[in-house]
Amino acid sequence: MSGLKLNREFYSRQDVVKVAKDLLGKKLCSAVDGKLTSGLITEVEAYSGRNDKACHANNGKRTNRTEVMYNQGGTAYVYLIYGIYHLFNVVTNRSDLADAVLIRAIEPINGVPVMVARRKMKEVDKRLTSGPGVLGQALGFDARVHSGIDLLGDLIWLEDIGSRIGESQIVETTRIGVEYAEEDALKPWRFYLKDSNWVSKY
DNA sequence: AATTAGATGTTCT
DNA sequence: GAACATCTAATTA
Repeated sequence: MSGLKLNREFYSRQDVVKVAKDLLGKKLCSAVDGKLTSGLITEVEAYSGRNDKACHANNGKRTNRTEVMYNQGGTAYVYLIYGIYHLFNVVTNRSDLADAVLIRAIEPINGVPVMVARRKMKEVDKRLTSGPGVLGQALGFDARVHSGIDLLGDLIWLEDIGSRIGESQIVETTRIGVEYAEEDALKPWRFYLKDSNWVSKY
């Protein structure tokens, strides 16, 4: 059950919310350290570079960290949060429009023993990959190494494995941890699969 | 069961 | 210094 790698056109579309919803049910793959690990995307959040105070690159803000968000769609944006966790995002839209989708949770597919070892867990339970911080740990992501790499390459990529997600399976709600964003914190830009056991707890 | 403290790089005040 | 797109272990009740 090998999938088709998502192409530039998929990532380059202008509506980041639409891309975020389309990413549900796709397969996220990592070959970091020569070990294949992957999972089905079950939870995402959209961030827009314009008129969204929750976005690191809102209204053209540029720092060393956010620079890669201005790349073309299909680039990885990985950053360190709380000095500990590496969060993985997919950059969307065309160059200079800094939109991105945060991948918050996956359902494990390949390389489960590797992920368990990276997470320093003894056995599998939903804490393996349910949550943006633990997901980055399970797949071996590192902000200094992986931020800015091309998702059409062979280190980190996404595939369509043919699963079709209907609107009725998607729950739409507010994003987590963005209270500081005032009115933009109310945007219903978090999406997850209603029937999945692998979404972040809240 | 619910709340809190602690881990700590980057960015902003 | 403080806050931050978080998570875990310890503490409280």
